[in-house]
Amino acid sequence: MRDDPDAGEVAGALRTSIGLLVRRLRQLKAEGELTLPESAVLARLDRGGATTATALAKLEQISPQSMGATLAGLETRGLVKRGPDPQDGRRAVVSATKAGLRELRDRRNASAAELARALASGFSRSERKQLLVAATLLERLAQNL
Amino acid sequence: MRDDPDAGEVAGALRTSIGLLVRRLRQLKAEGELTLPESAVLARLDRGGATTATALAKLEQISPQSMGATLAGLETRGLVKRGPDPQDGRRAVVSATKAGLRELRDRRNASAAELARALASGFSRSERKQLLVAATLLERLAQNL
DNA sequence: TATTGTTATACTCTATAACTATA
DNA sequence: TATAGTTATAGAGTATAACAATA
Repeated sequence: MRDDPDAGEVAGALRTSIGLLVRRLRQLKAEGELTLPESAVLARLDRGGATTATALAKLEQISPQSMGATLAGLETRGLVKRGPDPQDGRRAVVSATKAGLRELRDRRNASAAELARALASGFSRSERKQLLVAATLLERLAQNL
Repeated sequence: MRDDPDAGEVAGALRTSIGLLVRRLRQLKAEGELTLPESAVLARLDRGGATTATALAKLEQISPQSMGATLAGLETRGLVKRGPDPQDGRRAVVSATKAGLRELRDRRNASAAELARALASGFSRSERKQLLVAATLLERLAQNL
């Protein structure tokens, strides 16, 4: 594959900006709130589709063990529940509880709210549209890596 | 795509896509390569401007102690060097070594190269341009948080 | 007193390896 | 044998607290 100077420039810019953003988001998380992977899982469960730890791990591109740890934390706080799969005794069917969905949508979730606030107040409508498109592109990029 | 994406929708989409991308980038890192924060620091030093741990920490939005740990790792491998500041005995002036700059630019750095490859092969020119614009917006977003 | 940096400690998120239970 | 999940352990990348040296 020939070097594409454009691609290198974009790669560098994305690495820098994404690194900064992730760190800020982590810092904004307050006591008792959902972490990034936790809200990602709840959002997946809300959308439906995946219902086992392994399936969720594949979607989030992490190991099943890591997903297990995340799910265990959510279960302890009553935000998801796990039950047996009648068809396959090895599987545990994961679902979001009402409390979990409430937590996910709760606008008091500081980091999500802060992010939304910053987007609403510091960016124009067309910039928000650009960012929404970019999010789609970034997701595709992650999958193509 | 809607005309007026509300801030909450954009916030959610960005959180999901950015989380995925960061995880993939970390997974791609091979033995002995630069980590994300390490290449960020070297890139800052290359661009010039900041030369102390505290200044770099502010730019990267992490604590001075965390930056100290990153710099110590880089120094051990000879990629940066720290010397005394003649004007202020408390400060240590940090600079990238030739080996550090070489490492930064080295196309064999697997994760950076993979990212560039994926961008070059899976995205159109105009999509790459969109992503470059988005990177600027994301950096602004991180600073406004 | 305030600032720069270091050391010590701990948390989150992730990984791999070894194991059990089920298919 | 292969798959779903658990437990144990480790590493990266952060954080805060307590400290020393210098301004």
